[in-house]
Amino acid sequence: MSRGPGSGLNTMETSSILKRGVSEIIVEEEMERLLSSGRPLRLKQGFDPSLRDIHLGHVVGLRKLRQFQELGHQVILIVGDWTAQIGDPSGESQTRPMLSPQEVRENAETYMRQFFRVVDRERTDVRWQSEWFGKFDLASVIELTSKFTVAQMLQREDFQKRYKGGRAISLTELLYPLLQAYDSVAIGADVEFGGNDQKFNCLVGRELQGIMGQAPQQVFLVPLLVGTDGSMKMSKSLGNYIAIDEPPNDMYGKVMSIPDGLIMDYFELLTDVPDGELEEMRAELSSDSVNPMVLKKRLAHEIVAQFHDRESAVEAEQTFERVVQRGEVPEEIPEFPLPLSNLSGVLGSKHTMLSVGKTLYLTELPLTRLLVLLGLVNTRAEARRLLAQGAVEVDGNKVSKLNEEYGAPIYDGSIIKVGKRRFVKVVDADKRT
RNA sequence: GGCGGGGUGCCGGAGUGGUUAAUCGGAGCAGACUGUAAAUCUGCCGCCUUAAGUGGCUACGUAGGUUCGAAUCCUACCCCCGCCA
Repeated sequence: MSRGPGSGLNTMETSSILKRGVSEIIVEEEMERLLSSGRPLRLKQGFDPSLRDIHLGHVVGLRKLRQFQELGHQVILIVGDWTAQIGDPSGESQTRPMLSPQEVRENAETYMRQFFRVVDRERTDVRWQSEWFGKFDLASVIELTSKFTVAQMLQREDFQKRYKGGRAISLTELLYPLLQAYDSVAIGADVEFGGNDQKFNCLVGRELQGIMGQAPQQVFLVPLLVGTDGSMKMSKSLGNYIAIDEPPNDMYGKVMSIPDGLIMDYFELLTDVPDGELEEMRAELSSDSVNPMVLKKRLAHEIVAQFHDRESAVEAEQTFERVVQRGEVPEEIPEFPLPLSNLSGVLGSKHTMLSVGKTLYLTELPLTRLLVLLGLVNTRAEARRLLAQGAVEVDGNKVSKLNEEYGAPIYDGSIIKVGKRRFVKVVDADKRT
């Protein structure tokens, strides 16, 4: 099925790849010339094994790589085992802890496992920086650094900001762009891919290649995806990310939680829904002729299907409708075995427990303990708060006050719900054994 | 080497002797509302304990000290940052 470069290269297709979800191409004309040359291009993509999880923000670029692969081009994935020790200073800088070779290896493996869920392994070369930096000596470092000036490095926006703002820039951070640039030389990259924030580093690579007598690489930048909070770029440290490893239900739900204003961006950057349809959706949204929720559900569906499969997407959708929209209980609830006959032993015997018929009536004290025990809350203080807020239900009945205390009958098979999406089914451990 | 600034709860960031578990913003959680886990509104938001806003513990870089009482004053130490050399 795969086509070689040049063979039936569809210009429409190519132009769509070069347009949709692209932030900037440097230099565009050269890029087009390269593409039409028919030669398989060497596409560089690097990552630091200081991170493990790939989230949708990364996927934007990875999908591009995939598209190029389908045109017959080759991806060179660079494992930044040296740059990981420096830490990319993009954004706010943090000195990162040095990783042991063991950790680096583990992180890299985890990362690649996820990476190849999007990118075609067959058309990817994995190269480790240590292949070339392992041999670097001081003389090489000096030679490399001699090619650039501090003023050049300070052109980079975040360096400049920090410099002017009187905040620290470590020497090693200054080295980061140089190392990344050297990677391009080492592998003879034709094109480097990255998020918008990688522009500076990629350009340094372009420059260094020129200095070293190579053809300067093209730089292909994709937009930064805004995270679920709707304002900041998606990133792990901000906690506004959707990881591609997440279970279908979580993934679906997280997509549903993005602000409506992000729907079209996500469609454009993360799905294959054709441009024509996107236009229709935009029109519908702007004329208010569609409930954004409907489109968002489709988006969530598409995304779950992409990282799991259609079936999971359908299930996740049903779960969402059931649990969130209708406030019902999910089909599958984790069970927690409890010795009902000896509950007071488990929860602390000094507390009273009423017996109503054949069921046990738990009053507030043991109830908070129980919620902690079941892992539904972290502390009893939290449990107490949630009870007061009316967030706890047992078998569909809100736990309400009973004689100045919160209480609820609990028996084998009872379903305890906290908030909207925390559920546990209590089963009688005595019966099971 | 010299001078100066700073270390506060998940994050940002107030607070310079008591009414401060510690303003405020963000994040998070809950409730209401809603065609969405969007938006909006309200509330909660250290831990344990109690019938209870009851009692207690832990907390403002670390270790001591002054004081009836300290995140706030003193001493030493650790760490971070800038400027000048």
